[in-house]
Amino acid sequence: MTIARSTRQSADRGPAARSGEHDGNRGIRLDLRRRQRIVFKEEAPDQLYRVERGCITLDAVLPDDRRQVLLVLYPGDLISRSASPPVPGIGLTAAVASTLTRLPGETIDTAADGVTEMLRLHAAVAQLSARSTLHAMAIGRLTSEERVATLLTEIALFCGRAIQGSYSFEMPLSRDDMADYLALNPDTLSRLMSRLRARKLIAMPTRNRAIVRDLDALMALTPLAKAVLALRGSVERGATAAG
Amino acid sequence: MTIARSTRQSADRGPAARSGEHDGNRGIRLDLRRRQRIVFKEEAPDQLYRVERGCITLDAVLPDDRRQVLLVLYPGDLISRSASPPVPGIGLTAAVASTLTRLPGETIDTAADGVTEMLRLHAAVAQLSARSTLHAMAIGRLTSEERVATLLTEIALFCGRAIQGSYSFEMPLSRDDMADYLALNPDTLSRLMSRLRARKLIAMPTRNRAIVRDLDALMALTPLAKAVLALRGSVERGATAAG
DNA sequence: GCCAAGGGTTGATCCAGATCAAGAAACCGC
DNA sequence: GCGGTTTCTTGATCTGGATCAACCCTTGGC
Repeated sequence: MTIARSTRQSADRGPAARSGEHDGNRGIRLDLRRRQRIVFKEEAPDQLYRVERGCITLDAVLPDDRRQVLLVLYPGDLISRSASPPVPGIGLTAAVASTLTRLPGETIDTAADGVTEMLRLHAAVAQLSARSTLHAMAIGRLTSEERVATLLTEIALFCGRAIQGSYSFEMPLSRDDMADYLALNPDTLSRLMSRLRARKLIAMPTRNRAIVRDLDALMALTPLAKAVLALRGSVERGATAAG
Repeated sequence: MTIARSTRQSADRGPAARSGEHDGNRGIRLDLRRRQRIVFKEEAPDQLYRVERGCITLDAVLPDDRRQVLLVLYPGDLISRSASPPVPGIGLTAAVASTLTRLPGETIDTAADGVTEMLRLHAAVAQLSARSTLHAMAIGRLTSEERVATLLTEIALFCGRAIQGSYSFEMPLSRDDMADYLALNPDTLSRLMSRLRARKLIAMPTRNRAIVRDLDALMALTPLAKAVLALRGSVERGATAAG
């Protein structure tokens, strides 16, 4: 709901942040602070970005401030402007402090320097398309509770660490981010989270840390759980074998 | 809402239908009757399809019959299982009688036989991803009237023929298809269409023919009109210059 | 430790769109 | 043309989630 403020990228960065630096010929590294944005401009060349660390949302804001998070991107994901809808103000927002690599080459056409590389690229874009349509399914046809369960399943599987049956993770998205992703309003979402907490399916020891206590029960709440799991699997395969 | 019945593909086809025939080395031609489905099966190899004629929906049905049309595909579009979410029962449905080409090669990896071809493929998948996320934006954040206006704009631009200011076209989608695409219920959609008719923005001389009388007014109803127009433009460019 | 600001929660009320139900057109095979 | 079927329309009613508003909790600056 709130428009992400577009903070300048400069000034007092910590010593670890070396944004904008060339990393050999493997692209330019960009360190983003929380809420920092990269806006896709129509006239700019079509750049390809890879998420290295953190969590990035692809989002757009309508003239009247209605915001929709279109995709949540995790480390390893590739995104470009050409794979995003041409709406004004569309771009990437760091949900938490994150690192991106802007891949070399003026345009996508020259970014991939071999057939193998290109296949990997194709697979990544195809997977993103799959996630996007799954997301459309979720916001189009799931009840609010089912949507929340789907997102929590996704985050647990993409960001979580299994510890004795539970999945513990840093919650990368704020309540508003989650609401904007699920096309719910933050108040409704808060109620739903409270309900899941009351039912002991999840716990939140601090504001940014979440534990999924019973992943099976959570997954039983949404008809899309299996699909999320399968997509997660294909990411892992993609990371090793480019397919 | 209604489950598309999966009619067998055989028996009394018209003389023009020569489905399954090899078309040189350019793939296998598939003629689909209205409502005929191609189900993406997990275990099958990842095939690439091109829409040649007609209109195809990518859709999935939840166990309790909630159906969501994830994408509407027009001639020239490319789609594969790997670019679709891995939900059971996902597949392609012919909204009207259509022709598909199943591109040669066991898997996508070998379908593209050159870098140029591959770029074209990449561009097509990227564009589909863009359309999908735009769709998520529409069903996530637009009111029902805005959604209808967006879809009508899209169909007018993708299927319509401009005749003295109006756009006339065969309506490829049934009311139920439209409703499933827009995540609305068919009754609500019918009311909205009646309202647009009453306002003279559109006219429907027969059930399957529609005329957009005032495209500008229609586009003024939705904040995504410009984006749809831009995507349409990129299709046209893609058709001639591969990217 | 205190204060301010940003997030998150929760209750009360409201409304857009869903659901239910009954017809009315359009289309199809004969 | 005619019956049967599918598709579409429209009215009456209902409800899930939005909206509004107040409050509370956490965090961070000093």
